[in-house]
Amino acid sequence: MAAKKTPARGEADRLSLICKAIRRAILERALLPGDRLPEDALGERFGASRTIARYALGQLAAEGLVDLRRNRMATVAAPSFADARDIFDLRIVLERQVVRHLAGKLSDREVKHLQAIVEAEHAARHGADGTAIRLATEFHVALAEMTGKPILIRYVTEICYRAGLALSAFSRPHSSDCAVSEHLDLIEAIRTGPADKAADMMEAHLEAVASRALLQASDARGRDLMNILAPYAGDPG
Amino acid sequence: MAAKKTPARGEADRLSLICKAIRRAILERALLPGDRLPEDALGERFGASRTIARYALGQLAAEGLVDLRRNRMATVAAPSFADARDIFDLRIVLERQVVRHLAGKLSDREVKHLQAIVEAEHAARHGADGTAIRLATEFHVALAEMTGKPILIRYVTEICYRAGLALSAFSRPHSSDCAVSEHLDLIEAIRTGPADKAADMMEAHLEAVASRALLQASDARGRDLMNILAPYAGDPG
DNA sequence: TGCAACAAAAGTGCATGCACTTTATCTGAG
DNA sequence: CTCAGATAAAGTGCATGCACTTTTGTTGCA
Repeated sequence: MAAKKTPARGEADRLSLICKAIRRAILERALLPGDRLPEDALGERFGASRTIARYALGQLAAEGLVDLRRNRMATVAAPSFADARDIFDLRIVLERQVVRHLAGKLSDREVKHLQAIVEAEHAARHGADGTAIRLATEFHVALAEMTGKPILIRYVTEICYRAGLALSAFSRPHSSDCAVSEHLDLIEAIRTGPADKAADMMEAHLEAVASRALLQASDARGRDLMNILAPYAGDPG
Repeated sequence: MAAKKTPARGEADRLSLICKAIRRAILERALLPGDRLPEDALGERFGASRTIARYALGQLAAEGLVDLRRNRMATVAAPSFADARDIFDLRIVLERQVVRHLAGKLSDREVKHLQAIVEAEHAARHGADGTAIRLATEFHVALAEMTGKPILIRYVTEICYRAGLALSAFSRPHSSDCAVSEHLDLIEAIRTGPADKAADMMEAHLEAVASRALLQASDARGRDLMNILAPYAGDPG
């Protein structure tokens, strides 16, 4: 029988299936800030009941990817401009920490793995889908995972997804936010360089990413205004 | 009638009520790592069904305060020694960031507020309940809130609770982990000092807290063992 | 006494139902 | 045509029920 009562050992349950799918869709900008996420549509799409979908949305809300308001449909979170800036500030201190742990300690295998990701990034560079963006995030998450510190990994992963969402809110469509060459330089700096220098380079990289997206957005106020006003529309209280 | 169909504007719903209660109980060490959290008992205690209790446990698990394993009863999370160390490492970089934002920028009102908390801490110093511990955490959370940065506040608050849980796992009963005088010095350093000096002081403070609890635990391996074994023991008291 | 195997009890996993709220659609007056 | 109000449709909030799993006793046997 295909249908088992309890998921097998490695088998993904529908709960994490929903979470993963939405996270990825957000990262790849298939889902945009403000997009609606009705519970039953979600559940039906994944062969689960509303109960599961609702629970998944709760988890995603805890990660800051989804907005939940009582009696209202869940939506993809719409970070404000200030939120975006704060997310990147936080991301910088967390990823500096990652780099400090890793500097001068990467194994050959790890270097290879990172280079392979950047390679793939380069290959996906000119596709219209979100693959390049996803791979860029994968690079940063892979770095975090190499620290072997579960708590650090978890927070970096989360902030990377939130940063991806923030970029989705403020950078132009189809712009690939991370420059491939910067990632290559980063690998080299972490492999060879002193910790502080590598950390500075990570900070510069992330600051560049933030600037490219956020500065251009602060020019075009219209975008920001839309975002600020969205939650208030139709609710005088 | 007293019973409304929908909670009034400011009224706390039972979901966040459960979350708050458990968070606080963990912080005050009324709940210890490994303690069981059956859904129906929880729900009944707060006049809600299992659905709500289950959802609350999911939220707390996302915050790292609760362990969830399929088909098993939820338990208060039992961080390993390595987890505890990682949590404090992360807490240090986050709270350094808080202090950097705040240094030289505290209003008189804010200084007063912080001093009042430390005052209360001092008063609760010799009580056997967890009030002193809770107030110590409140001090750190209050600092974070003064940055006005929602994302930073959220992460600092979460890491503070996780740190409280880690201390609960590894420090002796009734030890108040934060020295009151250190908090007073911290206020002064943030009020007057240059950002880096204040940040260093925060780091030293947190490192001291971690050391007091974690070093004594790494000496006495038995303590760690107790914690590992706790979930398997029946409830002796 | 020690310890399997088994049976009852307690607990989780999840869908479904119903009351209530929000959102969308329709209607008619200005 | 526009827009307020009414009404239908869609969606959420939450309890409950039932199948399944884990845990806890309990009994039988060495």
